[in-house]
Amino acid sequence: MNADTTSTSDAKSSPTQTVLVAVQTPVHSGMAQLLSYAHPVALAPGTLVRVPLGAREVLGVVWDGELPPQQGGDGLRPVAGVLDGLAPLDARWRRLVAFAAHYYQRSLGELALSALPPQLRELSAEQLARRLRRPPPNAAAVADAATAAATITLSAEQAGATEAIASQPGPFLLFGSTGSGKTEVYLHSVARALADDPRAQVLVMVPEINLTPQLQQRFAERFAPLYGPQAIVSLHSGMTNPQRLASWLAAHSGQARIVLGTRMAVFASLPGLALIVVDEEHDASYKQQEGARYSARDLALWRGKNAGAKVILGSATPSLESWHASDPAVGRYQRLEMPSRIGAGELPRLRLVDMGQQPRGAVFSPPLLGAITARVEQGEQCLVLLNRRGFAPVLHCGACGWKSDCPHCSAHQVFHKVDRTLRCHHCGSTQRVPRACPACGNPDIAPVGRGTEQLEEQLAHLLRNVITPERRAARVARIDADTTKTKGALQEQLAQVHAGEVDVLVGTQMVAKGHDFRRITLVAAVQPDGALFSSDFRAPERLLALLMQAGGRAGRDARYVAAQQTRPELWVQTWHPDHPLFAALRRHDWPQFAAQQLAERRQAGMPPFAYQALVRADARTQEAAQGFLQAAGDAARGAQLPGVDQVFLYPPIPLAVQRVANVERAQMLIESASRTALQRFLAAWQPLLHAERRQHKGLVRWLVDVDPQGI
DNA sequence: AGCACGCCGACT
DNA sequence: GTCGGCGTGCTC
Repeated sequence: MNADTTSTSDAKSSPTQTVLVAVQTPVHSGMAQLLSYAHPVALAPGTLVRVPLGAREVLGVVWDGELPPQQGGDGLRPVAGVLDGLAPLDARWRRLVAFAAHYYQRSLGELALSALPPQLRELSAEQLARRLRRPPPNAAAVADAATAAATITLSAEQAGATEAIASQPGPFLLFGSTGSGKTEVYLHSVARALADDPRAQVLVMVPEINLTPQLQQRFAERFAPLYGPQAIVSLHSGMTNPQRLASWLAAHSGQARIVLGTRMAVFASLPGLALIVVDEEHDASYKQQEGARYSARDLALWRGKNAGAKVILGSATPSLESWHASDPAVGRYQRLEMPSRIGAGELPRLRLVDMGQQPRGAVFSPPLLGAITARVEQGEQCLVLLNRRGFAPVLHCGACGWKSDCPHCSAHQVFHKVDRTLRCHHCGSTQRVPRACPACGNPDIAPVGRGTEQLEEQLAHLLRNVITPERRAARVARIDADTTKTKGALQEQLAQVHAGEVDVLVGTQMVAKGHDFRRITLVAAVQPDGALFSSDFRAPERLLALLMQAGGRAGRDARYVAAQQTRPELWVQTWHPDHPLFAALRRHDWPQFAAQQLAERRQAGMPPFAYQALVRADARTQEAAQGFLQAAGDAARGAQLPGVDQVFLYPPIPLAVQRVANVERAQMLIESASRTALQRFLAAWQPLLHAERRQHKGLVRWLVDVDPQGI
């Protein structure tokens, strides 16, 4: 069982013990500390308990630590119930939670409780006992043992990487181009970790829920024949509460050897953790964007180090943070390179279309349209990317200048033609498309700009006379958040693409990530320019990563490419063909691009050479929001907080989308060359922010975002 | 954040 | 007379 079942020694000598319990106390309650309760015997840290809190009874985790100076004498309320039967959460898990709470400026209880499956909160000790007696449900997909028996031969690069991972401590940055076979390296490293120790467990994370079924299948094929189907579980927010509880219990009990999941899985209880894989480590989805704003990738590194588990970060376009850390001159991570594309064709050739040289107003330039037509006529598939849902981002009245502004946000309502609605993508407010201009009555209101819906419609029209080799009309389909709202819709639509029923697929970046499209040989980004001149300093990095990843969707199947005697292509339509980003894209040269970006960042004192935090305030008015931030900043300077001389507080500014759902939003950037100084400062600032809150009427809430994604 | 208590308007 | 509006205030 568990190693740290300590401190029960004086249980017999004293009639009641004081136990410290972490409960989900809200951030604004001003009672973020551990709470004390009375119990006849001492309880091991990590034990789950039910305790009274005000009028309700909540779930808590027994914690270790110094007892606070006795508050209120013997007036402690008793623990209401102990969820025994469940092994206490081990010290490593508690340290991870405590670190995350401290680093991301949240209460311990909030982090501890949000790291547990929600259903655990509702269960009484008896219900839990019943749940534990029930045999675990068998995994639905039982793999075919025959497929696993086939031994996979690694390429020299894969073998080298696998060997390095096995023999060295890490952490590792596996830098392998799309199609270089990173997954096979993961599988081999997992196999070795599991074979080495019968209690070993591994955690494999992917950025999006959409990618878990594919991963689950791959791992089940390989490992279910060895360890049984119940040894592989998933953990992500798309699961039902009972499913999540079952997976969590399997991980906690050690029965699950492999846990696959999204960012939340980084908090799974894994007593035998030996290896963590973070696939597509550069992906922004690893950063939680509400509640405790943690980076699952960064926590994975911390957890690995703390638990003595190896960590593999994998990417074809690593984050500049990880790239820098794996620079041999820095040497914090070990960089493993796999430049060759195996089992896949050559990398796609870049075709840049200078939109300045094309007929004005056309979404699809004639050369791109010609290329798509040719591919479809040869029976090959195309993928067209546009990062904007709906038909058009705004409706406009030419007569009076009216625009379809959202009444609650400083944003336009997007025109969705399929259901004739105007929808705000920020607050969700929806209304029917007006027949005429609501301001002046002009019946001639027109969509401006384009979204995926419009692309799909236009392409279907443009390709209406194109015939495939099977002598049927070309078919265009669209995949985006609107077409995949219902459960299983994405898998169904992907299956249609795989079955060859679709010739051209239009979609947002959700289709650019990770999916294996065997017959796609042309990928096109029709309008990527927005990110070239964005105010966000990470925008170029993200755009190049997206384009390289998207390009990687083309020609993934070498045999297909060879049989077709074709050459995969990545098309990019741009008004700025001379932008250096495209030169890097043409050469598939991430290292050179990263070096240039890092030089700029170093020069400008930006991450990873500086550390940042953002304080955001939401209020009824912009003045109230900024006023709060200004006052909090002044208070910090006035109080001479520790670390304040090493941090720089920028002036408050409104967010890019200033108002959402009638709430005005402002933020203040905090920057420091020292992570420790920033941490010390933020921790000391917390009580001042709490105090300041009461002074500001109209303030809705404030929050701190450490290591923010975008500014 | 919940969830109480608490003190004033329109319904069975 | 009570049901219920959401304004303050507390939760070991």
